[in-house]
Formats: sequence, structure tokens, C-alpha cells
Amino acid sequence: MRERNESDEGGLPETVELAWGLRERPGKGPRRTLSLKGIVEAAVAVGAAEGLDALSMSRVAREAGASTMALYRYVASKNDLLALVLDELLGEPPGPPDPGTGWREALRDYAMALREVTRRHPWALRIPVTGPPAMPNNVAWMEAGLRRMRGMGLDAGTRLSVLMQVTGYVRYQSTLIADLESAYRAAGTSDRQVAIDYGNLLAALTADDRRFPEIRALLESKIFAEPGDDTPEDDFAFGLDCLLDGLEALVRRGG
Amino acid sequence: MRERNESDEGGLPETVELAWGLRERPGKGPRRTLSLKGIVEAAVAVGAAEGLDALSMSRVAREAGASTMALYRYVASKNDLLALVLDELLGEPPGPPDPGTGWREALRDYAMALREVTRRHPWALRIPVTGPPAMPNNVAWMEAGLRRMRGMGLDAGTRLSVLMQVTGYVRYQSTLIADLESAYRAAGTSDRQVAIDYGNLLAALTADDRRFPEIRALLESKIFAEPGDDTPEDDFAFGLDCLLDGLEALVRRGG
DNA sequence: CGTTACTGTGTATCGCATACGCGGTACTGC
DNA sequence: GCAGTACCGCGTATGCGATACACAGTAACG
Repeated sequence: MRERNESDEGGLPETVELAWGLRERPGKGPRRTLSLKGIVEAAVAVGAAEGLDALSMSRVAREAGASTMALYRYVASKNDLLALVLDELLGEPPGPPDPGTGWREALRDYAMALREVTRRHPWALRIPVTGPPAMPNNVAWMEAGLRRMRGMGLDAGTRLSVLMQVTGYVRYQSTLIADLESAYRAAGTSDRQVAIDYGNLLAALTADDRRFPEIRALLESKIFAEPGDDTPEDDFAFGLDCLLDGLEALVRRGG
Repeated sequence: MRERNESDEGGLPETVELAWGLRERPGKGPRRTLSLKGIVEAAVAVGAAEGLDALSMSRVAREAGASTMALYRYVASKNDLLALVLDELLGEPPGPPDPGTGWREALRDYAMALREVTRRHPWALRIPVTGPPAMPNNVAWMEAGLRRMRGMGLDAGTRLSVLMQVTGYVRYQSTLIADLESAYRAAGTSDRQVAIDYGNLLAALTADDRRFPEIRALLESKIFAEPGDDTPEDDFAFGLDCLLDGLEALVRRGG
């Protein structure tokens, strides 16, 4: 028989409990002047304004109007803070689609919503993800994703697998796009110029080199020099549809 | 009219030139006691033995038998060294498949080869990738990938897009698997135990919570408690085949 | 043989995460 | 009321990280 409250279910990781709002304060000591929420928001503000590299404990503390060490009364480590930041940025998942929406459209919409999140916070893509989803919003997104896969007729394991595939696709593509954009932000040139530069780089490296016929053919097709009207978002959607085609084959095959 | 040699084609990034073996030494000063290759190998050894966190400049220098600062005579920054490490680990791409092999099998084999690389060096997955492929082995893998897509009848832009999709899939899945394995290596338990633990965690968090019907259904299916015979590698292959199905639809549609 | 460019290295700077201990505070049980 | 106690915010200290810089030695060049 345990004397503690139910929030104290054996050995949940501290940060997880904090994020879910379990673990209450025994109102013993002085009143707290900060709040976990405020700290996380300060961290988000720093990251958004100055990037992940600038997101140090001291910088966050300054933003929150406290000393560096005060933060450690609220989070166990910087990694934990970053995990909380990720969940904060994720926000709430989109609500369920209109009834009657097919799974394909529903999943596509889900991916687009996730893409929107990563577009708004590209810097956060560099935060390493350590484990399976355990934070509130993350779990809520998981729930929402599973919800949208109802009509697919897949068993539990497959559903999880497919969901991770969609999530992974969005994450990876978003990272690529973010890299591209930061590249031309850094160079101060246009995105087209970055493509042209990369084309020139490849051309210089593979010049007169018989080992790279495919790449040379690529270069001759001028896709770097004369990028079409495709935006990165078009590419994103293209790959997504391709992925969904694969899922459709899976469903047709009956799981 | 330029007096420098051809290796000095205007403004290639220094590290890129170094990796490709352009840029020769004007044999002025004392003989070098180290080599770029040796340093990269030392870095790889450290990473493999002690993980990415332990891979510091001083640690690598000790491994290479030199002082910390000596390394900076060979690489411009730690980031550059990491880029070289990545290319070293990548190694040479697999040769072309047997003639007559269909694109699907060829691409599948390509993905499996890449998966094999990431399996051997899971720690390296945490090295952030900064830009498009420019290092020798990386470009060679790109060439090899494009080569295997010949029969697909896609235009240049689409081919690149598809190749990134395959690469991204392998990278992401490998990262997930590596995280899983490091989790149970850290916990000292079995992989099954990690799944069980995660299931319990989810169960505790979503207990009696009407917001998470799908997750509770998932838990009731016992996939965490009684993992089937699926290994992570099976999951990997499953998702890959799914992705290839999507590409097949693309090809059938005619690009 | 001086000049020059390059070598490896020691030292120094600066920022980082975080352990630790202090003086103060507000609830608890009496 | 009042002592005890558990918690607050913070200053300080530690140790490690990347890397700028200056130095003394060395080898080719003129």
C-alpha cells in the first residue's frame, strides 16, 4: 500500500511527470517566482530569435529574468528543457477531419499540419530526439495520427510503423528544406543562387571524371542552373503523395 | 589568366578541396608528421569506441598522438572534421547491380547497403548534416543511386527527389533503431523490456483518459507487452517495400 | 645564407553545463 | 505563537569544450 498520491506511479521520468502536470508541490518553501511554462516559453523565444546554438541555460535564464541556476529548480537538465521545448513547439494536434474524409486525405492533411509546425520552427529540427513520444502534445499527435488511420484496416503494429513513416518523412524533408534556407540566408543570396552554386560545385568536382556519368547528365539537364517553378513545398507534397501511394498499395494488399 | 593550378578553381570550400585531394602542399615548412587521413581515422576510432559525445578535438588529438592544436593545421574546425568523418564512414558505394536487375530490386539493395553502413556506425547518425552532398564518397553514393534508377523513366528533378526520399528513409529509420538500442543498452535490459516499459509508460499516462482512445486500443492489442517476432530489421524492410510501392505507382503513372 | 612559409605546440580566452552550499522563506506540527 | 523543515533563488566554483594567438624550430627558395 502506497501512501503517495496517484501521480507518483512508480518511477516515471521526472520530466515526463512535470510535463504532464503530475507531481504537485508540497507548499513548503518560499513561493516560486518562476514557472515551468514561463521558462519553456523563454527558451522558445531565445531559440526562435537566435537559433539553437544560442539557447544556453544562462541565455534562457536572462530571458526569463532569473539567474542561471534558478532554472535547475524547474528542470533537471538542459536536455530535459529541450524536450519540453519540443513539446511546446509541437502544440496541439489538428482536430479530427470532417467525417467522411478518406484516410488518404486525412493522413495527407496530418502531414501538412506537421510540416506547418516545422516550418514555423525550423531551428528546433536540430534538437536531437532521444526516445519514443512521451510528452503530452507528442502523445496527442500520436493519438491524432492513429485516429486518421482508422479506415485503413491495419493491425496495431503496422499502424505504428506507418505513422512513424509519415512522421519521419515530414521531419526529414523539413530538415532538408531548413538547411537549404539557412544556406541562402547565410550566403545572403537567393535560393536559386544556392542551387546554382551547388550545381557549379558538383560540376567542378566531377569535371572530366568518368566515374560520374549520372551526375554529369544531371548537370546537363540544367536543373540546378534553371530551377523550374517547383518550390520546396511542391517537392515536399510530391514526395508525400508518393509515400501515400505506397500506403495505398499496402491497404489494397490488405495489410 | 590564372597562374594557380586547376585544383584552385575559384572558391571551393576548403574542406571540400581537402577531401577530394585537391590543393597540394607547397613543400616549404617542416615535414608534416600527421596526415588528414590519420586524423579522420583517429576520430572514427574515438567515435566508435566512446560515442559522439566523447569525440572532442583533444580526445582525437590524443588518439592521433599529437597536441590538440596540431589538428587545426589539417582541418579548419571541428565541424569540418565531422564532415570528413561522415564521408569516411560512408565508404564506397556498392557497385552496380547485375545487369538485368530491375530498378526496384536495385534500389532496394541500395537502401540495404546504406542501412548496413548506419548499422555499423550508429553513433554517427547524430552528426548533424549541414548541406547537400559534396564529399567524395557522398557524391559517389549519389552517383550510384542515380545509376540504379535508370530504368524508371523519370526526369532529372524527380530522380533527385526520389533518391533523397530513399536516403531519408534509411537515415530516419536507422536513427530510430539506434535510439532504441541505445535505450536498452543504457537500461541494461533487453529490447523487449524497453518496449514493455514504454507500453507501461503510455498506459500510466493515458490511464482513464478519454482523450486517447486509439492509444488505449493500441495498448490493449498488447503489441508492446508481447512483441511479435518482428525484429527492427523486419520493420525497416517493411517500410522500405512500402516506399518502393509508392515509387512503382509513380513509375506506372509515367513520372 | 638570409628569407619565408609552414610546422607542432603551450598558453590563454571565453562560454558552457552543472555541483554545491548559503541565507532566506513559508508552511507544518506543537 | 514558534520551532522545525523543506524548499526557494542565487553566487561561486569546477571542469571541459572549441579555438585564437604567439612562439620557436625547420626546410625549401632566392
